[in-house]
Amino acid sequence: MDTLTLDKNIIKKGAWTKEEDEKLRAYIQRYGHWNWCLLPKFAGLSRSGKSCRLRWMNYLRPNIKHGNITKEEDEIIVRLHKQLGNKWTAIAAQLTGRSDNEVKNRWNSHLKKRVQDDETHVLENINHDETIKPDEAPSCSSGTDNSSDYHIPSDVTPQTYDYELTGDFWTDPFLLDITSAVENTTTWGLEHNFGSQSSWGDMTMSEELSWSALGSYFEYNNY
DNA sequence: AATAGCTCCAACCGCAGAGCG
DNA sequence: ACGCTCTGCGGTTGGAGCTAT
Repeated sequence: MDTLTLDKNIIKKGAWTKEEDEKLRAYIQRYGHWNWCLLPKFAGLSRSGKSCRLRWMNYLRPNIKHGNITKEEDEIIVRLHKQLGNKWTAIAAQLTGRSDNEVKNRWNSHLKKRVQDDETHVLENINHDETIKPDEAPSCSSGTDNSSDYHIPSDVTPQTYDYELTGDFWTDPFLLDITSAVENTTTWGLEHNFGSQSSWGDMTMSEELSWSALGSYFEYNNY
């Protein structure tokens, strides 16, 4: 017996199961993430909204990549970290399909030590070579902001986590699906005494979903 | 083969900011 | 102006898997 059947109010923690992933993916692809706090309830998940959001952003999001971080990506992370500091979201936005969490983990587990070693190495070289000239010094040895030297490779396309309207099904799930949700809701409303609050207590999950989607639709279109 | 130590990553936690009534 | 809710961000942690002894 799982925690869900024991107590629907228990917030489950720890690793996500395949079933949970499928529920979350299916729900968001159909209705979008209109409210992370309420989403787990409607999606049938015993998770916090925060946990759902994190799982979606870091793992289930369309086009998200896992592992196999390339040298080029490492270089971008190192350069941007030098410029921006621990702004993982901003750094991740420059890496197609990488989450801020993955970038952060990459830095903490690989790049941080590498950069520290490199800088130590450079400082040692400087100390051991008194004849070095300023214009020959490696640029990475400087502790100053080298933002003017910073270049993002031309083949790296900037992106954000916001679901701007691109016309693409995977990035615009909510608005594309909302039309059918509204149609369903309208039909359902006519059949169920539209506007009667007293009938809401008997709402089924799909009915609740339709109303939630409808509310988001109206809000989005400034009704 | 056993196990201690280490690495890496998924997930959690706390906080800050935005938005709203 | 204030308090509340929700979202997003960055720091931290737990544990699975790997490596060395």
